[in-house]
Amino acid sequence: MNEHQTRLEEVIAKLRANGHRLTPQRMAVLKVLVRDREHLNVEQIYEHVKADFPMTSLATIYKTVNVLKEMGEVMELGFHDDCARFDGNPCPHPHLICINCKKIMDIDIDDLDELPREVARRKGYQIISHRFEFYGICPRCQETSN
Amino acid sequence: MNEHQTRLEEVIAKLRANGHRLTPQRMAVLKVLVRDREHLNVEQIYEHVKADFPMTSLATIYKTVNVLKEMGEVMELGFHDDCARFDGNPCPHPHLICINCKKIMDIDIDDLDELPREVARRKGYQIISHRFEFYGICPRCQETSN
DNA sequence: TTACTAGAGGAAAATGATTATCTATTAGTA
DNA sequence: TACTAATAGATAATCATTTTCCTCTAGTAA
Repeated sequence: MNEHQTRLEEVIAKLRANGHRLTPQRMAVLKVLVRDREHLNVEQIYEHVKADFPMTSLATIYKTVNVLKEMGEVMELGFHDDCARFDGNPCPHPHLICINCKKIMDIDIDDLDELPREVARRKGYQIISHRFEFYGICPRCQETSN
Repeated sequence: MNEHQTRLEEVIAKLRANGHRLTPQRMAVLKVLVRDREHLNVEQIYEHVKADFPMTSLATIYKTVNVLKEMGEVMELGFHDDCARFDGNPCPHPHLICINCKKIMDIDIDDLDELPREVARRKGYQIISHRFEFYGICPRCQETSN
């Protein structure tokens, strides 16, 4: 799971450059979000961090995640029926979400990149970001419900 | 602003068919959401309803909106940095959102309807719904910031 | 290595949106 | 016109998230 080791180091460097510190708790958050690229909520990140640092407070996770968000190194995905999930890849990209087990995965769809530009042109908006999500039932959950 | 008068009447009929009642407060909520198709949050709906019925409680708006949501006649759009907005058109459709003035408008994009089916085929998911949103700055807000 | 200091952590209180509760009221029906 | 279950209104409760306040420590410089 060392896929995004390089970006992990970049984020750490940027953290320091912005006058922030690299604490063990922060390192643990970065590992699970930026390096392992899991799409977790704060409670789930908290569980991961507590495995290594049992004294950790939930507030610390919230603070860390907000620092990363403000630096633009992490993206927040808010939902109506659930708490927010965080993505270590801050560039907008489509997601596929199982409404049963709540798993979130990235998907590649080629034609989509052109869309924001077209909307900007047609509507006169200055497009900053976008959000493409598909909600459904993943293969595993389809099986277990039968 | 009588664009969606027919659907307003359909929703009222369905409300009654489901054993619900049509109260003046509910009628006011339906008018602003289903007939006028504004994309409002609960507080904004509350203000509209209070104009006609000053005694209305915020809790009533929440309850009404939840009844409509459970009946599938209204769609909820949750955001990370703001409270939920409601859309009187429950069929998934793309939105264009100004991050400055928070205005939400519907947009037409032809090619998008095929996408959920393609994702379903490629990933083995049973796609139930989707969400396409573009975030940017509307022409009016671009002017005022200069 | 040590000392310094601003940033960070921990615990708990505060906040704010949303939901639940509990009567009094009323829409729809007989 | 009366009946009754659904609804309104007021308020308390809930839950995710933020803030506060004080102690601790990462990073730096002597």
